[in-house]
Amino acid sequence: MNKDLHATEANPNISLKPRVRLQLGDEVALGPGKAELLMLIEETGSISAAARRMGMSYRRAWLLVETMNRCFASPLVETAQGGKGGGGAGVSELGRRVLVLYQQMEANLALCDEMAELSDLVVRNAS
Amino acid sequence: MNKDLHATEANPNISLKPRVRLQLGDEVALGPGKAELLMLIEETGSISAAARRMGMSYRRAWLLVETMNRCFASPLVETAQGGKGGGGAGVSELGRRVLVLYQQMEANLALCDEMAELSDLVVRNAS
DNA sequence: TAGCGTTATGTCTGAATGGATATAGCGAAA
DNA sequence: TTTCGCTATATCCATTCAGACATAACGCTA
Repeated sequence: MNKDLHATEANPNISLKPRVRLQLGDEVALGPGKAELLMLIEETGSISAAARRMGMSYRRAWLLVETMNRCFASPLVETAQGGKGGGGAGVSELGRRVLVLYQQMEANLALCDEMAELSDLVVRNAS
Repeated sequence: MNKDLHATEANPNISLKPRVRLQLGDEVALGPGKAELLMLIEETGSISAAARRMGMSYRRAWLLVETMNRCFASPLVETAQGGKGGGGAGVSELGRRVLVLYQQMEANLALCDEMAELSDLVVRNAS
């Protein structure tokens, strides 16, 4: 029924992946989902289009944006309502910088020595 | 009522902290909670004692252990039921190694250049 | 053999979460 | 001035998740 297999079935096609979340107090300032949303907002110029791409409700996307904006010194996403196309959204200078830093952290983590060793210690996989 | 303040209140005492989760397929093989539990199991020699220390139900702790064990090549936690003190649990050689690797990743991440810059970009804090 | 504390596991229920839906407000462009 | 699509936000509901509770099994010890 569900074609996504998981670790319990000893699927040889899955590998160990590190995920980073930036925690600020009791909320997540940035994580994998918010980062992807940020990328798609930059790409599409709209929160709702980005949400559609991710198969996510507009409400949820908007809440994620709201959290991100609240956590940083100034908004990562700038929005406009009304006007051409009904309005839209874009990623601020700060937003682009934050996204780059996050992606660098993710990339570095994925390539670090510890991950290499951990990948060998995990349930048998093909790699 | 709740003495834990959060980011929305611009509390100057909170700082940005990176959290790492190791994702294997659709489950989390290891994260901050499981790592702490692992430490406490090693320290106390029992799942239930570790759970009590973390203010967590035994059931939940046991489920976390079960997931960890299932994700790795061999169990990180070895258990015995019955016997002196009713039984107990300990961390395997593999478990100790995995824990060390995880803690190194966490430490490296917390000290990396990107985190330093991101901490400056976050909502105004005292540090 | 009875007792003890732990592991192991199922069931139930309240809370948190996310989705669906509805609606208001906005401002450029036609 | 009407239209359009998007932002902004509230309400309701289904699903998921975690905690509470219950209970069985186990094997050393007294």
